[in-house]
Amino acid sequence: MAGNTAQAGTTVTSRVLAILDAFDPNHRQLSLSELARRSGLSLTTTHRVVAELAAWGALTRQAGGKYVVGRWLWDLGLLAPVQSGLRETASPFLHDLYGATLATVHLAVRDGTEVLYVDRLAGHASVPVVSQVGSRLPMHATGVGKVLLAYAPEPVRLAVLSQLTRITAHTITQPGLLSRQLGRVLREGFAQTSEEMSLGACSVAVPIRDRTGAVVAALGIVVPDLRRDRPRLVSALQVAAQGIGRSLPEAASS
Amino acid sequence: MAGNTAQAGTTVTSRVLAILDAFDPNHRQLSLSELARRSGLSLTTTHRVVAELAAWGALTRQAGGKYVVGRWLWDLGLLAPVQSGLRETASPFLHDLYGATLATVHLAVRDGTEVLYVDRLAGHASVPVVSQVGSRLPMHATGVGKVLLAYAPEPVRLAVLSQLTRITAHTITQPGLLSRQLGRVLREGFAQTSEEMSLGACSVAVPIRDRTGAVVAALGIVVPDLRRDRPRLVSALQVAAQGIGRSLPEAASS
DNA sequence: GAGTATGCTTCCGCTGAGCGAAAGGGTGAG
DNA sequence: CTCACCCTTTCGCTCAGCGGAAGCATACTC
Repeated sequence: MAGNTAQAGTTVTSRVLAILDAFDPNHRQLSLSELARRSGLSLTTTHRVVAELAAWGALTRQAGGKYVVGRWLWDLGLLAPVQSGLRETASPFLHDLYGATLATVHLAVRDGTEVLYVDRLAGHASVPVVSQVGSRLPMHATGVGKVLLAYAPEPVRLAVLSQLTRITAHTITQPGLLSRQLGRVLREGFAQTSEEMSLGACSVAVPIRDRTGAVVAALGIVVPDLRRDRPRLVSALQVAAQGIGRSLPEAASS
Repeated sequence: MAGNTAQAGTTVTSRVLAILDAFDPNHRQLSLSELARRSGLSLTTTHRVVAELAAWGALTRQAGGKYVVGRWLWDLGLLAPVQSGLRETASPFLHDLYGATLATVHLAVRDGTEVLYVDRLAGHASVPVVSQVGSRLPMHATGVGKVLLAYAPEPVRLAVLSQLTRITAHTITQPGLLSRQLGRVLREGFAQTSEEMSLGACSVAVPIRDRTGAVVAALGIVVPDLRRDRPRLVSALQVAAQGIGRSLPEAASS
């Protein structure tokens, strides 16, 4: 999941973390022995630690005997300042935007060389998309990603440009082409994609700037088709982005 | 925060958890010595453990030297099945509801003798309210709380009725009166409050039932004034609640 | 400037929390 | 019945963890 220094390590703390690290979006519930295997610890050790975690509420044992991340950790996670200031501030604007367009609305930040989706709104009328809150996607195939990439520091941009993996037939994999697009993003103030991440989905996105003018996040919208009313969407996005930027608290801790 | 067995304990795991437990909504960032104090551990121990947690990304050290819950724990928390099925399913309906009313929309479940807010939508037009995602509020003073209380098991209801703390001048503190209201909730299928939690805010709420008919959550809406269009709101809520109930996955793990 | 307070980091020898092998128990398949 | 799998408990050895103490750094006072 994270940087996980892999090796079971010798400290108890690392064992505890290794056990928790065994959970990921594809493994939300694990049996004791699965936990032991995935964390690289002996069954005995796993058993002892897990029992204690469960007693504390960090893990919960389900009916079938499998363990899942418990409510205590859920609470704890919500305390993380992962853009909580940004999310709180942006929330009403996102809803306004959703109300006006009924499309899927995304709020994202850059996390290394990927896009981290901080919030997402989707109604019934919206195009189905892959992103979820907390998920990370490649930058070069998403609207918000292109915006964040265009404003990212040089090294990041180079790193991403050298790793343009294909996702759909429309994904841009030529560094030169993408680079030119990023230039246009900077000039025009918005980015767009057409079925580059998933077929049948296009997106537009704009940057969100704090009071110092620095780009701190991106605001995007996903629709089935762009040709019809891109200007309208871009305007709506820009208004919302301005509003969010203006309401942003002074110094947001990363 | 949680059941926290308080005593610093003798196992390393408990020390790790004690340190993490030092964080709560009112203490989102703590210095090393604050962590030591709040967890009841020696500064040395705290230092060692915290360093390791930070290395793993479970905690993050901010500019000022204070520690906050890190992104790793945020990710982990999102994996908790805390109504994640419910939340996912309900999300589009909540947005539909928000779009139709532009009021604050709440999705809540019962957590012991309190209401746990699982999701919340609020736009600009909405009344400011105290609730946040993840926050817990007393049951007797909120719309969703009254619904959940009305359908709660006998012991829970009795426990709550014996502890009716006053919050505003309009909070209901007489067990008999509340009890009669709960009866009406069962008969009429919705609950309401008038400035019982915060002045200037009224709410209506309805139960969400799974396919077996069991009440698994409550859906509520907060508005400045009820008199005008309560019937309309109740209808909208009921439609959404029905929809959510029908779309609910088979067996949601608590 | 010295003096004091507060917070963070490093060092080091003692010791008990943690370790895993092994054995025991429960369940379900063949 | 055996076999396979998973979970739980026991028990002696030992090394990870412990905290006192001392070393730094910053900041505020007199």
